Amino acid sequence: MPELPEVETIRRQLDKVLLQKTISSVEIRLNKQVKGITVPDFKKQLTNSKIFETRRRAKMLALGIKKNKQVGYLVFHLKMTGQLIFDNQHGELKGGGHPIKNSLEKLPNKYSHVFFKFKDGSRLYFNDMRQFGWVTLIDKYSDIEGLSATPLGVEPLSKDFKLEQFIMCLKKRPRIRIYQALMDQRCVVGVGNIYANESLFLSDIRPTRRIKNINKQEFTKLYTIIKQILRRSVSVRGTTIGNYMDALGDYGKFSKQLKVYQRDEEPCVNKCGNLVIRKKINSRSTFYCPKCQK
DNA sequence: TATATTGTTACACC
DNA sequence: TGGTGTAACAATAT
Repeated sequence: MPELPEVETIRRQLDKVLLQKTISSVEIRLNKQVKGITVPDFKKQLTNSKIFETRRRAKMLALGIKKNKQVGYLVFHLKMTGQLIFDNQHGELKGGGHPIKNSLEKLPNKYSHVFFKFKDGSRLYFNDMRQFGWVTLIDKYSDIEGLSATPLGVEPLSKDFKLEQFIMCLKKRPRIRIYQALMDQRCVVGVGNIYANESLFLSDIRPTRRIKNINKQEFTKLYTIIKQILRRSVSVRGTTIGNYMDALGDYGKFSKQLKVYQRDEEPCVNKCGNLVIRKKINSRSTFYCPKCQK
């Protein structure tokens, strides 16, 4: 499931290969993955446009395109199982996302619902097994905010992520659980199930704790750890869950550093003698050590 | 066959 | 009424 570190990793990889490329054609095999614009308009506006930058906002990835001085942004959300794979047609693949067994053996494959062909023969595939992801086209970058139903909070790796503001934002909803607050993108973006669970473990806070029962010291620890864990994960190209596939070693190594995520029934890594518990909050799986996390 | 998964929405409840 | 929680939905691999 791509969260901030995974999307940022893909962005960095694509940035190295997509800049200055011109789209020669777009193939859509499943119309519904293109949202907010008709398929003919989508194709028409993209054909002969040139990519000039890559950006990330929360878990969305944007490619800046230009055609006759007209600017636009091609925006992707990979949701659970989306992939963005660059194929230079010389056996080199870049990008990635959720691993699908054997999905790189042949491209396009049955999950390649949208893909872009460039003038130089290379291609960018948007694959999505579950088809929950989407791609759209917006006129100006600021419109990216409107693509999310809930107002998007601060980027945790930017200078705008400030402790006081973070606490104030959380305290607006004192009765909800901290896990839910981290997940819903209002106070901080980019944190999903993996990093919510991991950062709460490292902060010694149970996912089930209500905001109103968390003190300043704990908020401070959590704030520091969120930044730390996301940075660390980006530096090792994120987390891969499930089948390891290493086309070119492009998959995340953070998986090896996971301390509670998907470790239910295993002993707590702090050697406290307890087993990690799995519990659902708002129908999402959380994992925690009942002894270490208060 | 049941389950897992995310973001969103619909709706029940106090 | 608003804040909160729960369930359903999209689709498909395991």
